[in-house]
Amino acid sequence: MNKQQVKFNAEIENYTRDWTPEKVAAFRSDFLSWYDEEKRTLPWRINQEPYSVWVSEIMLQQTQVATVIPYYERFLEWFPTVEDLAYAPEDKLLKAWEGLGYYSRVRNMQVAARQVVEDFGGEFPTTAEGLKQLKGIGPYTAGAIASISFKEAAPAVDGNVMRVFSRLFGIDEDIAKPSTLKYFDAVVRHVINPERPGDMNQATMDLGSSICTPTKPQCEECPLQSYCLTYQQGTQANYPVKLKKIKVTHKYYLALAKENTEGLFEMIQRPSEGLLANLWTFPLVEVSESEYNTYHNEWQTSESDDTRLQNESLLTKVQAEMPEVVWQKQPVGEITHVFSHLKWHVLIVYGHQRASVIQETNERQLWLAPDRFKELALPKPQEKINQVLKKARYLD
DNA sequence: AATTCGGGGCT
DNA sequence: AGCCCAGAATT
Repeated sequence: MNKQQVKFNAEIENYTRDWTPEKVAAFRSDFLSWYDEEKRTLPWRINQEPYSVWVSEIMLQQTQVATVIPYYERFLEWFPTVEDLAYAPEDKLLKAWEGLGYYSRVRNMQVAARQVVEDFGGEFPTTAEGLKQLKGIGPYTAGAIASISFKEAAPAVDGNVMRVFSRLFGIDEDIAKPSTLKYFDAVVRHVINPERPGDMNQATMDLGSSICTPTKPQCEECPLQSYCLTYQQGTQANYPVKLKKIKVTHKYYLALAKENTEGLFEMIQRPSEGLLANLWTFPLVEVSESEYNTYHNEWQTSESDDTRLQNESLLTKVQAEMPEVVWQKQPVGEITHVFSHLKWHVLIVYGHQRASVIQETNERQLWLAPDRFKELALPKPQEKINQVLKKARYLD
């Protein structure tokens, strides 16, 4: 055993020292009684089938309960069994996930569904270790499914659980660091109820969402008040400790709303890897920040001065690159969209194709009437662009 | 260990 | 305008 392990063991021992078997038993009893009384009725709590539990847990990654519910209901209608999911066409998968974000989740789910059908005889592995072999299932999701569906006393540590347990035990490790997970794993293992592990894990979720909230925790109503170290010290507001802060990069685009003589718009399917993989948008031309600002300023200036309607710089750019399109002289509008680590700024430019042009087409390109946009999986920024165009009556 | 993956809801 | 959320894969 090396130095770090000794230190780790000592810290866990320090956290759990006064958690005697009697205290652990009382904690379990109080916590589960509260859960039995107060638990939320959620669609994925109707049964403990691994397939539906799995679907809910993947959807709930980084996504809030209220957002997930309608997606969950529809997903189980479209893909009632793991076999249905395993061989569904990808456009249907993406449509089912449209607007949920983190689209690789649903692609990974299909990979995992095929693993279940082809490698595991149609049955999910029944342990956390086994479940982790499936694509998209990591430590958290494996623990959640194993505990809920198969009654394994496995921790399921997410941001919620780290918040609750950091306050309960005064764990002041930085939860932004991946290595911190092991502290919570060890402490949860010390108190989890082997008879109702799934309920223990879900009780922690419910407590974290209703009482032990990020700001202003409702400690006066908390069933675990008498067990909570930081409540007794009055320091619960300092937990959890999170140090790292994310930086946002800005990206600038022109979105080309290109309409042909038949009233169809050009749609492009994004690359199969990376951000918004395989979703559909208008053609996007990335421009530099300064270039974008030039177009933007010229647009705003001309709007306040209607004697000058030409946006010379923008017109020069797009007209030169795409002479087969008659570009409107000013942008129709602008949208912005914030992702977790970047922000898009998008100027929307409208143009109609000259009648004589022969349209080139390829695999990842479509010409589509506006009333059929809904057949494609569109990311949020494209939805916003559509709203702007609709409001300006370009999609009638 | 750090970065890359969406989007909504809250204060 | 930040911060948070029932995280995992990739580099």
